[in-house]
Amino acid sequence: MANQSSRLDQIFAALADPTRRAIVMRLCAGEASVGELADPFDMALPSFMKHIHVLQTSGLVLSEKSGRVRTCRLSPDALLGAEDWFQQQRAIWEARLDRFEAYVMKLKKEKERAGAKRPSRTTKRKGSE
Amino acid sequence: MANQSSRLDQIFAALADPTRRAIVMRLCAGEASVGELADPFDMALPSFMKHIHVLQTSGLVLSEKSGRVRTCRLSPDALLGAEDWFQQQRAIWEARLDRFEAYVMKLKKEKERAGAKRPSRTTKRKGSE
DNA sequence: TGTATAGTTAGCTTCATGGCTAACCAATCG
DNA sequence: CGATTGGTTAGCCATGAAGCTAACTATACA
Repeated sequence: MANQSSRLDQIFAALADPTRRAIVMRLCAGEASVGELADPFDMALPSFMKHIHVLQTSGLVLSEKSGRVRTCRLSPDALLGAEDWFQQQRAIWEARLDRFEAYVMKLKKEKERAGAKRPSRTTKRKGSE
Repeated sequence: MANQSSRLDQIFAALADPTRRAIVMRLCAGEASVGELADPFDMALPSFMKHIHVLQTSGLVLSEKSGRVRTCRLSPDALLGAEDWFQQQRAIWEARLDRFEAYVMKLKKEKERAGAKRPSRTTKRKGSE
């Protein structure tokens, strides 16, 4: 009951593993059984199953057992959710860039008005924008 | 020296932690010193520094020390790199959907031609499409 | 019915992660 | 100079992740 990890935590953690990313990529191309999924990996089945389980609890993958075969498929919603996060960050980032550009323009104008005064000895910049 | 983890591994692992996502979000709005970044978090500085370090080695964050202040800023390239991964997956996914739709259309036509024959006992689908 | 197949459970190791304290530079400031 | 501030290094601890083997369940096939 102490485990308070958000959906995004789980999704990114799931995708941080190359095996699991490969599974997701494979599932993007269509559903598959656990055995089919495990085949290309040089790994004991129980270890592989753990990856499947991580993907499931993250919500990225759904599965259903029929007979003795468990078929896995991708849940596109979860994937889109994570993609959204990036797009939100990018939106903020780009807004900042716009503001920064505006700031540079302002600087430029001020410079035009003031001309070059001191011999610029600042190779590094400390400015907080 | 045995640690062979790809850039994407590191980026997703970095983003799997809510503290680090918060740092990235904050940096999206502009660069900041370590102290400024650490301020909202109830965490000892060395612990916080570890997060900064993880973000740096993942390539998401760059920093530069001037005087006794270290200023951090976002590396948008890394963020875009991760976003790309999602878009690639989505492209594959959507291509599959298109193929699936085509497949359903084909099924429909076949059904039209054949009518309902056997009492369909296949609730499950096994097809590798 | 008996055997092979497909997953699953249990339990163990090892190493990485995330947190802490304490002590330590190195710039600033009074 | 001496104290403060901002960051860093070192080292400890608890937890969780990623792998394994061995043994088990349950379906499918002959």
